[in-house]
Amino acid sequence: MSLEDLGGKGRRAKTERVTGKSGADAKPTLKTIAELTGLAVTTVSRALADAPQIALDTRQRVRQVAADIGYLPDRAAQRLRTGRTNVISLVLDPHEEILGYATSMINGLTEALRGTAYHLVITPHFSDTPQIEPVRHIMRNRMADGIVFTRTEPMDERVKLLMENNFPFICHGRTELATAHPYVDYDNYGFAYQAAKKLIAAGASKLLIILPPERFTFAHHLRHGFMTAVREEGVGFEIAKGVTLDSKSDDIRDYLFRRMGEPDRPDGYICGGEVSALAVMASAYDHKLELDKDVRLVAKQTSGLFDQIRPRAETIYEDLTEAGLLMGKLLLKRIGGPVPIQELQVLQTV
Amino acid sequence: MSLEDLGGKGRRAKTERVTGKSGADAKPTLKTIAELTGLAVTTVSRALADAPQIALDTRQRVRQVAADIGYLPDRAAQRLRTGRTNVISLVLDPHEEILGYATSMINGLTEALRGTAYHLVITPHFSDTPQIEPVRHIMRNRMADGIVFTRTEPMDERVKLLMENNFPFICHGRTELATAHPYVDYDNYGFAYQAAKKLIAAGASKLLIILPPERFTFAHHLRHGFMTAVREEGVGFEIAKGVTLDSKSDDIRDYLFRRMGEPDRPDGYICGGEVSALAVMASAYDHKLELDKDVRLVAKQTSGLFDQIRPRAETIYEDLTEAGLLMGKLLLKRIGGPVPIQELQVLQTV
DNA sequence: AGCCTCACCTATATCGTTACAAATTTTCCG
DNA sequence: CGGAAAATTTGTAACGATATAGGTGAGGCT
Repeated sequence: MSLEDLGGKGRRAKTERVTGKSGADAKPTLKTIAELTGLAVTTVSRALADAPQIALDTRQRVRQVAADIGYLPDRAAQRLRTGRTNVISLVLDPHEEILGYATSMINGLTEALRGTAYHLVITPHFSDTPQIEPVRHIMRNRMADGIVFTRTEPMDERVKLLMENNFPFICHGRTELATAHPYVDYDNYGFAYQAAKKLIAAGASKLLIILPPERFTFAHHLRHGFMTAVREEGVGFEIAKGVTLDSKSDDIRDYLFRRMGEPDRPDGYICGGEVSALAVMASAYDHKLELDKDVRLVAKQTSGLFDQIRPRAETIYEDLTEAGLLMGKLLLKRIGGPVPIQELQVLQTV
Repeated sequence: MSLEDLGGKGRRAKTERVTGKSGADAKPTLKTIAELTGLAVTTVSRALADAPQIALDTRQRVRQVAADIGYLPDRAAQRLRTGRTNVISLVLDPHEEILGYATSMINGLTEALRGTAYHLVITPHFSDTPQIEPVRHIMRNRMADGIVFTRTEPMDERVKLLMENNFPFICHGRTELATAHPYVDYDNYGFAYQAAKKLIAAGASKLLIILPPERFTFAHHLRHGFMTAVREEGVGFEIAKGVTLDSKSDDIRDYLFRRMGEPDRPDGYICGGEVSALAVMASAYDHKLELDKDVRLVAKQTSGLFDQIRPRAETIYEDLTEAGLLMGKLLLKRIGGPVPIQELQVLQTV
């Protein structure tokens, strides 16, 4: 019994394709509807597209029949004919997949795509190929009608390429390119600024911030917000050296543990990510330093995680699901036709 | 400047389609190669498919030209003609997307699909529609060549439907159906059993386990492993009432906080998920109970998260990335043709 | 030479849809 | 009622790939 085989080639199980009369169970096509209504295939197509040239009652009749037999247009045929793919590609950077960063966005994106004809395809970008490759590939081979990607760089090649080719896209993060382009971003400047102010207000006198890798635009935003705050307040500060938010969590913790063991240890920590915030807490714990007394922490929260973490850390929330939802909506709008650029730019406030 | 509009309809920017001679930048098709080599389109197609009827040097020549001009087959055309979609659908239950459960699997799946012609499409299943709907839809409308889904139930309808229709799929979790079917599962029995044994060995005398919702098969496995261990050891035990691993994390914590405040509070906790494990730790903390002394905890770990959590909790690892990778590989194998069922069943050991 | 086989290549039809141009019917008006 | 205009509907040809059946020529055999 357990030796039975699964499957077989037998695609399209030999339905009687003798006459045009397709079996009741065969997949309904426009032709099926045409036969049922006595109309031409073209007419059916136009009727379903709600073309004004088709008489209203014809349209309704066709619509009814289509609904009755459960007609759904064949995506491959539509795609072949129109060039539209009905696909949105999310290009995922493996680094950002830690702790649900990607998941939140995917949730938002699927919510935006809900009820539309669009599908979400995950296109990973493997670290051994240049960042721009998947984007170029999707664009050149029309694998999707629109692209979503994240973690922009100041002179982001992907943005350049897509803008030059007028290809619909949206990215999470801004650039410093001369050309305006669509984006959804979080106010990381504001985050770092407010985080620093909070720490200082709570009594911290030497702040440390862990930044993302320098190549990302949001690293600059974070630094800038941080620097502005510490300069305004005239407190000591430093920027983590040798580790970034992308570093392995153990490396971050080791770094922090070392740094917290030194006499001039910072007493206020700003983390742009949840993993690094946990590393701060772990290091403090391992040094028997008390949170909110010996060391203070402000973390960026992107999930419900920190509600369960003790001792409670101060956090500032970034809503990535909302970001995903926005990106999806804006991208669909853009795909639908020309849109003034400022309607495609959203900055989520702190 | 900021008023410039983006985009426009202009799909297929009016390339000179006057002669058959397609412009150098136009998308190469089989026809392009046919013209370049002086062969017929059919021959080119067969040559690229490495058909033995085509002379070896012709095949090589075609291959060379194809590579030179960067030919890639049009997926829509292939799909229309062959019925094959080159798509794998991952049906995502929103509940499981907490804390990277989905992300890990997606990582594994994309790794399995790497280098193949397959794309990964995320198909969310919204909670207001029956669980089986997306699966039925994908199958009936041939939206994918194979389906991946998770969190099976003992009499899982999806499994039944797909098996009856001989449609390639793989699921994360087993069922109690009479028919053998493909799956990748984790030994949750073993997990709960070992977790209980560990707690007892460490001195716990009253164990509490938080289970997933009853309808999932793995809830039964966990309970069974748990019950076997506590009966073997003859210790007190209870199963969390009113909350499951799917409950809101705050609800889990509230429940645990209440329970820990009662005189007969359990002193050993087993959590099948990271969120609930954090809730245990938070509740203990809020009651000023010391971990590994007043209360003990064994959690299932599916990410690097717990390496950063203090105090260190005991965990047992479940590798979801590996599960995703396995599922991808098995599904591809199954799509390729008949495979003995036992080659499509994997149980990840504790 | 006549016929056959083998190795290789090609023509045609088709998947389901839609753009385009053309044909048909209906409506309207003098 | 004739005829033009408007309102509908229809036929044909693609989109790019592949399955199927058919064709061509070189060489061997009698």
